[in-house]
Amino acid sequence: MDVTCVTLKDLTSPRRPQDAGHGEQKENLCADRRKCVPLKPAESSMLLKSRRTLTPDLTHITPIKNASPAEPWTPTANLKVLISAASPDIRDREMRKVLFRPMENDKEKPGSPDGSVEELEFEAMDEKEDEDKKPSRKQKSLGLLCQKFLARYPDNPEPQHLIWISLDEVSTSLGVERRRIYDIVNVLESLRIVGRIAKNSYHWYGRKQLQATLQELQQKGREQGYHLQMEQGAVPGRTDPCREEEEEAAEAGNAGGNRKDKSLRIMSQKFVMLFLVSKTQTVTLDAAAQILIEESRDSSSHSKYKTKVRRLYDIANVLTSLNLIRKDQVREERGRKPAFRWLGPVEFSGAANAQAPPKPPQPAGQQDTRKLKLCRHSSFNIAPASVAVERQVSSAPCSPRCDPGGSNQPVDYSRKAPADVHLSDLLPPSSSTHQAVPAALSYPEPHLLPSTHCFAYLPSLSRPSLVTLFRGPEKVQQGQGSSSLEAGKRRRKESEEEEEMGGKRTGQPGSSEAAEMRAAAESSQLLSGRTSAAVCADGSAEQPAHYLYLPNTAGLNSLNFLIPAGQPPAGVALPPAMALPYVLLPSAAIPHYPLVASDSPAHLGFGLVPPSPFMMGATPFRAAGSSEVTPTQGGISPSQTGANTPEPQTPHSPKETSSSTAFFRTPGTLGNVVNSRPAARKRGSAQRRLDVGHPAAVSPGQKRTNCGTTQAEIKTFSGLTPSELRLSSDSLGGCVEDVASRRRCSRVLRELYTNWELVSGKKNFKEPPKMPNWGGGNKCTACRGTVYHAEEVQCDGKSFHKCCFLCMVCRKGLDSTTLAIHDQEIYCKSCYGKKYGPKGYGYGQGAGTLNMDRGERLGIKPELTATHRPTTNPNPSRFAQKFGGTEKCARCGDSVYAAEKIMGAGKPWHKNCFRCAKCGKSLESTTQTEKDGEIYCKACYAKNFGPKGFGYGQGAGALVHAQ
DNA sequence: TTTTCCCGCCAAAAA
DNA sequence: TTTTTGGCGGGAAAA
Repeated sequence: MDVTCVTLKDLTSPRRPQDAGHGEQKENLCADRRKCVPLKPAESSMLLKSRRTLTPDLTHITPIKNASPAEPWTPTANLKVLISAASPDIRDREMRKVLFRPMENDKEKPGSPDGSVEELEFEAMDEKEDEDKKPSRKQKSLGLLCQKFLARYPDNPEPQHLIWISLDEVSTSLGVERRRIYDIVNVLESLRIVGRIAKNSYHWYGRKQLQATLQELQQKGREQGYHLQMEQGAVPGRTDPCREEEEEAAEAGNAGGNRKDKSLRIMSQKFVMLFLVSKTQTVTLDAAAQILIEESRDSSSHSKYKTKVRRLYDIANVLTSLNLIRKDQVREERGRKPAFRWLGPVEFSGAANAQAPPKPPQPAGQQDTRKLKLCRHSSFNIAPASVAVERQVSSAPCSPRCDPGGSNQPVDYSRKAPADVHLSDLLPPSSSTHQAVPAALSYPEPHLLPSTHCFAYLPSLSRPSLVTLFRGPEKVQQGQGSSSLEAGKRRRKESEEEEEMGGKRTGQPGSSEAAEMRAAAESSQLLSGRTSAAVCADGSAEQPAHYLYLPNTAGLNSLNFLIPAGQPPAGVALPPAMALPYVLLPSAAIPHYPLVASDSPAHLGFGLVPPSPFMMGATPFRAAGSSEVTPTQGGISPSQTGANTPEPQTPHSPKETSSSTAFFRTPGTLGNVVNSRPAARKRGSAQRRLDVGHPAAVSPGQKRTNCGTTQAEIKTFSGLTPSELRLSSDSLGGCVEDVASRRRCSRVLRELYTNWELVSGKKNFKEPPKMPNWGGGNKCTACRGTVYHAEEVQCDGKSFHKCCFLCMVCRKGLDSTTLAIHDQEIYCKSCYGKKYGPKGYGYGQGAGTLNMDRGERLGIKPELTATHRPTTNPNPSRFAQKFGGTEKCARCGDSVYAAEKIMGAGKPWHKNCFRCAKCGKSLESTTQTEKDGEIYCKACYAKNFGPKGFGYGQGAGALVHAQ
């Protein structure tokens, strides 16, 4: 007989010991007394005290899976009784356990064997009590959880008020596993209600982009032919050869095990598409499963079908919470079929425009990009049989670009460029190229001015980094041949799309004329600004619209040129087959291997200065001929990047050394770079996200717009439109062979995006100076040493060495995403939150803590500090009421949501409203004092309400008294 | 019996 | 190597 040794700890601890062992992986935050995470003693006792009150957080309780049968009267049971006798609490619990279990297990046995009145009463009471405590499936459902999640945030947050979501915090506060949160955010992300910014971090965008997203999805759904499939219905096992081919392709894709092919995001978008293109706006799960999952319902794939249907239910739950769909049923000859009916908007003509806020959430380029990205995924290619084969291999890293030919079908460029196409095949061999292109023509006299460039710091990289983004002079291309024409068409199309999307937001319907006018204006502006800027000698070549220089300090192995292959008539006129959206070229390669137009061996060079004068970091970036070369730690000397020295830069770390060979190849190996088979490589989720189209990772301009800046500002800053900055880590990935390098590239680009936000003034980095002080001179605030530009991080008007830019508490390296400032001291968000953050809900760490100081740091006088502008969440749901939706801010009187709530003087406040009533200074829980329901800083309190007299006016004495 | 979907394992991806 | 992410399917509650 098995005898389980039960200790007192076992009985008092809510979690069984065997759970604790393997429970490390589990994130279950349930509060069930029979199975939950280990709690600290204090928490445990609190839980016991409060378990009668069913808080929302406690509703997600994991039930016991295998409830052990009622224990026999064993010595163990005897011991339990003895123990319980010692503790009323334990006794109570054990009593219930003993009494409840038989009742639960013997449901079929009516009545109790004893039948004593007291016991029956107790059982009835206990049953009721247990019903209260044991949540039903509904209470634990993903839909309910999603509603709780949604209730935390306003539907339409203010554009400049970015709401940061920490998955950790959410899962903790909602009391659920993180796994459940992933399901929710994945679906929300697919609709751009949230956007991922980093690991464990999302931004809340709310529904402001929902309309536009749905419109795009509708459009894409039609392009994919979903409406046709919806009309004809998904006939199980139909024998359409095309369909078979597609299924084979899908099978192949699934067999390949690429996660993205099965992503919940993708499926969610496709599911929504079906609703949007359906005439009845009702989609049965069966049809959806067959259309979307591309699995026929035969016996072999039945289990897969079941799995996919489960996923559809997951998605449907979230969509239901969003009030986008509702459960419905469709009657068919074989009976009822589960279905869902669309409740959201369907007609978007003009609606999106009308609804679009005057200050769009995203610049046009983003919309454009997202639009493309929505269709990027191969599995959207369902209807057209012509692309079925492509789809089969579409899990390869691909670019979110549309077919240059203007086809509506999404095109996987990584597939369009055959895997065995070498760049070396597309380009003349090095020697011949070099000979074919006269150096003088290849490298026209540069006239670029520093002021026309824009800079972005990459402060979190291991070395001082500065990325220069600038646009080369454009020149209207005339008669460049077919490839150029085609490319021009492509570019025009992009412009149109960009304009179109921009028009949606600005309320000005996009038109090709407008796009062309704008393009012309841009062009003329550029030409006027840099009239003589590097143009090819014969003037026949148009320059690429922009270049992105990634210095070696950014972690690459040379000055790296990112050249948009999608700028076809430009100087780098790549053959159409060369479909990588960006070609990454080590700078050292340029002098030796200038890219030549495919249709003409003419010197179409880059039309920009040779890389050598464009030193990143502390070295000059002026036009050639400058002798101002200041050797710095981070800069690259001309000799290093010299036009005649194509050797790759020495990597600066062993890790980089190990991977540097696979970094962007040196000229001789460029072909290999392209030859690397991206299809064989799986893409990371972060990389995917850059493609999927969520707002956070698309482009810098978008972020800026989220911060409330305007398109004009973006242009002013960068000289580039967001679409021109359409960069994708996958673009890089297509050129980079090893995973580490790809990740590095992704990081660089993300850094770039992040810094765009920084320089927008929304964070505390100052915009880099137009004329950097290359020779150094600033003093590091931390070590007082001279800071050279290449190693400088500017923060709050002060300079730091990159290596000195550390949290004052934990000494962790800081970057744009982790920085928090307090009284000229810099902290990571975590330490800042711990040290200064208000102790209210949602505080402690994270971006929220930054908000508290923003007004002062930006120089806003307290009196002028705008109080919190009410969020416009019309969500009247019970959940909103239950979870904070109806709490009113004591300052502004508007709803306070959980994510922005802070308690003071017994009232809820918006974080932004939590300010001294007298001086307007932002308060923290430790610095606020209250009087008559109002909150004051200690100084004002002492001044106004404190005792008068010696030692009291202000200062410590006053503080003590006030407290 | 079917529908619904919670739950958590575990592998991939990211850090 | 550790942590995060998320695909997946078992299996049980609910209909």
